[in-house]
Amino acid sequence: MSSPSQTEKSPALIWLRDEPGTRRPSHSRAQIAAAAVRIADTEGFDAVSMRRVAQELGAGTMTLYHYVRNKDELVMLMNDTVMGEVLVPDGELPSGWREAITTIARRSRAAFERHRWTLDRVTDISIGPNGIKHFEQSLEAVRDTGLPAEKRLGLISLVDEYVFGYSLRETIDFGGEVGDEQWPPGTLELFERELQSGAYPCISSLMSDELHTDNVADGTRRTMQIISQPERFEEGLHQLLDGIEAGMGSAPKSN
Amino acid sequence: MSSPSQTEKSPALIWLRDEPGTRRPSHSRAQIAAAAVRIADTEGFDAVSMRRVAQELGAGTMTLYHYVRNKDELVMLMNDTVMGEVLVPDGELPSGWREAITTIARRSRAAFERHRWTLDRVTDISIGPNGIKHFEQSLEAVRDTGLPAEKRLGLISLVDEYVFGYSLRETIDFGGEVGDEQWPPGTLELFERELQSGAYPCISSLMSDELHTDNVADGTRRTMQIISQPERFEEGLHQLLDGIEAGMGSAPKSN
DNA sequence: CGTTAATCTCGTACATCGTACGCACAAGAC
DNA sequence: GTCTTGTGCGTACGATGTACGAGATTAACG
Repeated sequence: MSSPSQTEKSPALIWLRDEPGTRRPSHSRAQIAAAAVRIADTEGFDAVSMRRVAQELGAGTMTLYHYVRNKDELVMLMNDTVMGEVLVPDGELPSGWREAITTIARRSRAAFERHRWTLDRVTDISIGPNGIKHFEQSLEAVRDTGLPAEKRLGLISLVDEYVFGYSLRETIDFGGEVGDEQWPPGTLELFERELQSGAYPCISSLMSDELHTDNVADGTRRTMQIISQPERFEEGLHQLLDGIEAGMGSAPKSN
Repeated sequence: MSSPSQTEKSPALIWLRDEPGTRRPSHSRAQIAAAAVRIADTEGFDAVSMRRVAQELGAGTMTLYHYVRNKDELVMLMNDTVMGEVLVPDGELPSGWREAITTIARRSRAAFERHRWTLDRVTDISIGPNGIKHFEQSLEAVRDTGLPAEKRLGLISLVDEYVFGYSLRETIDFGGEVGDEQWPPGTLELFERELQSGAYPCISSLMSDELHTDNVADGTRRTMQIISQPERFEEGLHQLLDGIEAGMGSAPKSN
């Protein structure tokens, strides 16, 4: 009677199951997710263990498993919570497609910046309710482009990919006045040693001729600073959208 | 005499230390890295444990710690190995900057595709010898653009970010004929349920009006397929480079 | 050759993690 | 009251990263 993978009773995906509520549950999914997000924000993603989250909630460890099947589902809750912050509030989505897409891209980047841990476990991402709403908003943003469905989907995916990639690199940020704050200690020395071998003419010329420094460490730092300049996000997005727009005017290729 | 963080003896960064070799080491960093990469490729990144790698080498677990300080260093070796595959062989870098950058981008994407696990632990990325060579090649690619240093660095970073973002999304690929092979099981049902609420006019209209399907599952699958079309990589790269090129012709803004 | 000291190997042990199992309690239905 | 079952959680187990230190091997030197 009961198949090993029962498809009707108690679905595998958490969003398809009701959260506990018939009796009088002490916690809600939202509370649990919020607690986990709080820990990840302040102590890093690795600090998010079932024990730590339970402790944060003042509950026993195994209690969590009444709300969540396993840790992956907890992470799903966390990710969807962040996705909720990406959503543009009702009525605030600009009408022009460029402005609309830009607004969404900025919000995405801001959310990733607030919760850098999102990009830690990026491979096993799932789509939850807020993810679907995000998709809806993205489609809304490009509705009036006049492009066929495939082109519109390609457009929003392309921008998503850029924002993702940019945010990811930003996470590995060497920003500000750091030396090797984010990089593993010794990275500067590695550069120094390698460059002295003379095998890197372009890097060497960049540093000595253009950045005007004979100190490799300073040159490396300066290079990292340039790459990490936050205004590069807007510039890159602008260039990307320019390229997209240029391709829109031309007749759609017929194959 | 010995400061707690000794800077001269035994540097913290693995690339600054000689690998064992004075006596007669049974293994080399290259061998160890190759073994770990092999495991990650075939069994997934999570299967790469110190015990498993040691077993693959026919060595005791703790033997690895003679070649590597901790697992992070092992992962550094793995990542730099992949970076080695990204490097364009001598003399094969095209002369035009667009072609050169495109070549590098394609190789990067191909390497990420061969070793999807690279994107799993993307946050704690470090730069090794091959990473520096990659940087050199990127600079070489844009050498003759005539752009100032900052613009050139921005250019190669921008393309890197796109490739990274694209590859990342590709990892979460729903490609081919899958239903919910990559997505957590039940994702299709979630879409189905959510869309029936009528709260997603753009998604609904996309599926019924443009993809001509009243079956939500089919529409979702079709949408995923469109997004996952591999030729989107080249298209997106092309559009991005178009946007960059358009910005190059104009006089550099003076502020 | 034998002695020595550094290099290389690795077994044991421990803290920490995710979570299977199953009992205890208590809320609602009757 | 009694029964059912939703809810809470203690215990226990296997897996992981790695600290510690003891053994084995080799090169160098007398």
